Amino acid sequence: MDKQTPARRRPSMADVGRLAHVSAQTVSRLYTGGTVSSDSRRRIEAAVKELGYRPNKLPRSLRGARTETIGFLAMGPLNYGNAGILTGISRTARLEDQTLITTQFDLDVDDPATREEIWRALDSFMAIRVDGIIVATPYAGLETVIEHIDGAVPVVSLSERDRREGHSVHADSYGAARLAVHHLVELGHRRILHLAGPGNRNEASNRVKGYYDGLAAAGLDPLPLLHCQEWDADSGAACAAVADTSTFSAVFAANDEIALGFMSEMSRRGVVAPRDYSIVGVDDMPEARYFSPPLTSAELDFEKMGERALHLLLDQIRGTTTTPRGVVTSSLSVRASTAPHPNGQREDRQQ
Amino acid sequence: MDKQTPARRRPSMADVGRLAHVSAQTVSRLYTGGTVSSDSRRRIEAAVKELGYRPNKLPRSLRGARTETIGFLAMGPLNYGNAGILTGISRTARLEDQTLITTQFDLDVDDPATREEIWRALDSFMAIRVDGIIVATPYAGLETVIEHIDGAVPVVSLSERDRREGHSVHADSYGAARLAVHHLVELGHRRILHLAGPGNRNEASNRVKGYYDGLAAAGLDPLPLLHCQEWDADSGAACAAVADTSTFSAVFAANDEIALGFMSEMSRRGVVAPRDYSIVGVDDMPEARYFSPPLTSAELDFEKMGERALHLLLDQIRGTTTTPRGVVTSSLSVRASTAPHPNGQREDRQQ
DNA sequence: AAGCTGGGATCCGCTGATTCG
DNA sequence: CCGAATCAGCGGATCCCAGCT
Repeated sequence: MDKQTPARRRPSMADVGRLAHVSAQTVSRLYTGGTVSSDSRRRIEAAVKELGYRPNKLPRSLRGARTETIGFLAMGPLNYGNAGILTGISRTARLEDQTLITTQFDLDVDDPATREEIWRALDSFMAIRVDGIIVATPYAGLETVIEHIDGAVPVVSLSERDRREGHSVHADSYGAARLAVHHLVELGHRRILHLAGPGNRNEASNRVKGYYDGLAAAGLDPLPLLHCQEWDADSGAACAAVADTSTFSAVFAANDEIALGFMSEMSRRGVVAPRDYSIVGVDDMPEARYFSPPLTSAELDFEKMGERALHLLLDQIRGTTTTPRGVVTSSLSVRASTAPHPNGQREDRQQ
Repeated sequence: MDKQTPARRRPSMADVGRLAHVSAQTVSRLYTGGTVSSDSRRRIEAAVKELGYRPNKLPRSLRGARTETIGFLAMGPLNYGNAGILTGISRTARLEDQTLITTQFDLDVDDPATREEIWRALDSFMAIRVDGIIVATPYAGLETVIEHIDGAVPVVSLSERDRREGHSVHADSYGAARLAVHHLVELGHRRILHLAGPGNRNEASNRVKGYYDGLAAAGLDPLPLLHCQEWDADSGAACAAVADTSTFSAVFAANDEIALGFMSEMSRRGVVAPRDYSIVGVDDMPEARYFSPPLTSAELDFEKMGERALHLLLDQIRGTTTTPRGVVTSSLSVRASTAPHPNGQREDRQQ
């Protein structure tokens, strides 16, 4: 008895040709759009069906300049933002007939070993000859890492780190922060607290900058920042545990998750929005309207970011310029978590 | 002036060999672990660095039986569950040195065109000769679609659809439902409402079954199901809008998102947990503890599911049997959304 | 003679250019 | 001039043999 031939060789074009009494090249012509007599065509199609033949893209990739494959590297948890980006990239890749290679990992950004992991991932991308790479990571040494492969293959970055124009897509964190703060100021709030995102990322520091500038524009002073370890609800709750409720009447949270944790822990302490304070988040995730209270939030369109990123990458690969560049802008959804300040203008004179 | 050589040919082993005054085969030996004199080795490494040479996996894949590449097809939104699965697969793929090809789309499961899209995606997987495929989709015709490629390449399914043993990984939806219902019964609840997940998916119907069996085991009658369109908070809120509060004292929601939407809409109606009713969810997503009130939930470990799925697939590919099969079990996290029934045993005689 | 190392030939599956009827 | 066939080459891996010590 033979061994169980678990993987018998897959049929090739030559096999199809043999069965159809034509050469392999005639079969190839059928797929690449050359001229093939209807007679051969019929025989070939029958042979394909009989053998269960499936075209193999590998040789084409080996031969040609392009592989029609792009790599996506994401760091950090696959949370709402990253998931949205991936969805946008994935949809666009499908529409553009690109194969998408994904690597996602959740390592400590500050661990030196992380650099090696990123390296390995990028090497793996190069080893299968991706046409381009999209990276979404707040890893601090990202630029040096990217520079090593840049030039060899186009790279588009999705972090808000400064890169030269045309190679980066990001949300308008700064604008979102300005929107959020402006909204609170309009409601009469004067003492606005900011729950800042993880410190070593531009996404966080741009929101901090928006917070500062927004307050300055209204002639207000900032309060000391409360820093979050992560973008998650746990971090928001940790902030709430240490927040001094006598110092603020409104809160600008770096994202919705943080706002969720904050509100939860505060109400455990008996302090509830919007009665005792107002709060705004960023992201406007679908769940935000179901928080308690429903959360006012500055929307960020992550799927569009992913879509833009891939289009931008394809532009570089193809040498075209069709993608609108720059930043994905934000808008504000006002809900019940924000209310006018009860004491109106007088508050700033209280202290 | 020449054209702008946007993609000048990447260096090959032959180029490296030429520069290092050795043959390409000697370079190959360096990478595949053959014996190479330390002198040649040094020259080769210098040449590699100078040319920026990177190994190309494509020829190896072309020639060999394996490509060390696996495809992952996910349907539906990249929500908590799917994201967890992808994270698990991604991490495991990295550890096992597998390249991961991802396709994710969010199409109408009942649209006939969806079938074509799935086909295209699978064809694309086959075209680059993946060694195996993992599918996570509630698409009803999945089996017929899979069967077409099954045999050509191993497939592991992550839906709770019935497949022959060893080709499927899933969470214990039924067990989770039993846990949830049992908990409510223990608290003295007799009239327990179920917010069922989308109807055409086994993940949902297994929870319905667990609901029925759990009630039967306690000698209780089920209430009419409230059906959700999706696994999201919007659907939960829609249920809350039509729920008759006089008919139940407790709610078992098919997942946490649905529970969130339900609780939000109910409190808008002035009915709040746990004062007016108790509620349990499924998934135990990290946010659940920050819901208002914190949500009691039956945990599902999606990352482990992804990990198991890939190991199972690799077992099939390699012909080994090292992965523990079967189901990923559940456990219950009890929080403030559930409380003893105020009237104790007497409730079932009220009507 | 045994143990190294290096090089040539052939192949993987497909495609573009060239040749042949 | 059109349809079909031949050939070479993409970039490595592998087998085999030729030098060299």
